[in-house]
Amino acid sequence: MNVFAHVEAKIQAALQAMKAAGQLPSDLDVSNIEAETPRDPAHGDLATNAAMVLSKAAKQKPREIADALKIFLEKDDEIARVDVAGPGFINITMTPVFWQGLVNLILQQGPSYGRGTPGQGKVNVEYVSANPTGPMHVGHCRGAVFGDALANLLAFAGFDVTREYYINDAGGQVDVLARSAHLRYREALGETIEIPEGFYPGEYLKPIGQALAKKYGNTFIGKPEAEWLAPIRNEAIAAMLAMIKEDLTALNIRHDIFVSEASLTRGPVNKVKAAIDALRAKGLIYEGRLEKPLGHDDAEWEDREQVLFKSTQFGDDQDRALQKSDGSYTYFAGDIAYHYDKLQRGYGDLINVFGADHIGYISRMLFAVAAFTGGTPDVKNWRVAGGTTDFDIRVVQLVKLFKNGEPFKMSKRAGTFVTLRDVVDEVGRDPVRFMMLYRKELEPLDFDFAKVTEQSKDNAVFYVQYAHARAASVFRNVAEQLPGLDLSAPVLGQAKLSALTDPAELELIRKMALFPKMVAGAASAHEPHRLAFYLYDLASAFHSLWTRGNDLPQLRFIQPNDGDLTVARCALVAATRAVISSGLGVLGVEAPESMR
RNA sequence: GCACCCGUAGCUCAGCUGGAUAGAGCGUUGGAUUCCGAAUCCAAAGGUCGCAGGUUCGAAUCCUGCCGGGUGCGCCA
Repeated sequence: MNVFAHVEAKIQAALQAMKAAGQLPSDLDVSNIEAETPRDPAHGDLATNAAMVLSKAAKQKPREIADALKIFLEKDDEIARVDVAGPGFINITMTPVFWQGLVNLILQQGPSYGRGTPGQGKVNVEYVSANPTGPMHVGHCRGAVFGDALANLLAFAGFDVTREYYINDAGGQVDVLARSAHLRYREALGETIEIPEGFYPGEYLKPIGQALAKKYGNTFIGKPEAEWLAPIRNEAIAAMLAMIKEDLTALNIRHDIFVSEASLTRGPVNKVKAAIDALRAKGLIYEGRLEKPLGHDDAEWEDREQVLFKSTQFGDDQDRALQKSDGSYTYFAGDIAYHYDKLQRGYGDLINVFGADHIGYISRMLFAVAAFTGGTPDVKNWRVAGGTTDFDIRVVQLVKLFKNGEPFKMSKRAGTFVTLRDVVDEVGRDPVRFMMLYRKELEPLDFDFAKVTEQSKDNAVFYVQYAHARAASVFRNVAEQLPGLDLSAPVLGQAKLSALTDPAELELIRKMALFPKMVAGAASAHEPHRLAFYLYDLASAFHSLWTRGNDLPQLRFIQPNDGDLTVARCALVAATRAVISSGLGVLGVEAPESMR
């Protein structure tokens, strides 16, 4: 149950009663009222803005509506008190019985608590999409974790999620990869090789070279490039992709679908051509010349007639080229076709996770998608809405590496960059995942190797995991101190929850009540970081309650002389544990039984 | 030059899609352990939400214009 939706329903019922009584116009639109937590807990458990929102349309003063609404709400058994405050806020205090009952509900629902009802729609999340030219480096890490957590979150919220990876295997980069692999192949066959400028120098290509040597012998030695480029490219891309998948596995990330850029122009239909034709039918394609771009080398600019996408029609500063001078398609043309293909697969939402280096590319992508869906591109929020499919581009900012507060330089020369694998091996999967999410994705992130493994509250991952481990330890201690006490699920389900009366206990329950609303909000905003912050907050409420037991022994969870009270408190601990565990699960972070 | 992002406590950042007296961690100061994990907790000090207008019952949040910092600009991918 979502407490907020539950109370909103009560408010709606009260408003209907007011309409029936003639206190409000019968045709008044009451759909956009909301229940939320007041900033100051002293104001009550929930507050609604109903009176202020309706005031104008109802042509009544907010406080008059509030006072009338109060009378109806007070009749509800679950509501203890209703106060009208300020400009017309209605503060609602629920009965202790209501909050205590929530513990039971969380225990009943277990891992399902907070989960959205299925059938919210089909969503496609495209993330990572790193070029298959080498292992993943640390820069890819954040987008990978973000995309994966977002996909988890949407699935938890009730969407049918497809996780997708777009393989950029068509451009010049993969040719460079093939040539680099060819050098390593010659090296494996005994030649001494210097890797020239402009090739991929990384050591990771050596095993590829050896595998090629083993498979092809000297078939490709001394032959023109045209003979070996394609086969070696295919082998190298497959090997790179396998390597990337392994890297992703180290972060517990998997994709449902891999779509190859090169495949778009192969096969029975040329999908790029089809997409361009579809745009042409809409009058958005023409042959023309482009202005020379500002801020670029004049010498390389070649003025010529070319195939252009009329993105200026949507507000772009220039139209965009779709074909290169050699006749092949631009990256943008391929991407248009790829999105055209995704749109035809019938998703309600399309989400792309981009790195910060692609910010300049966003608007034209929005325009292309808008051209197909008929929606309105929103260049400020990077969305297209109102068409057949909604489209949202999320951008993850750069990660700056630190070690004990000192910037950690990575050298791109000689291919010795910091790989994703290095980072995961050094600090572990959980800290990487949690810390990448413990920041709004559009905010640059400082990642300190030393700090994320520190065992203190300075380190958010540890703090949250510790709360879960502490909760688990309560149950171990009960087994020791009260060996006969049964804490099985049916017993916890029958717990006398009326014993949970301490303000800190009720505060913890209220925090847990927030979980379903938080999940729904984070999912619809496509912002998994909210969940990370929520879990920190929940952990804090639990640690706080725990320490109160240090000061006041009667508040400890385990009461050796009172089995009923112990069972009730353990029910609360079990509920906390369940919420933390399922929240961490969505983030893809483990919920440990103990911290070692 | 143009576009986009960011600007909230000394530092690092939240702020739930417009709500009440703007929050957290670190740091500073003071306090709590014979006791379920003190690996933690409690409290205090600390703010013209970059600046100036506008929209309305109500703005850190939306609009406009400035200021400061960052990133991007291609027939690359």
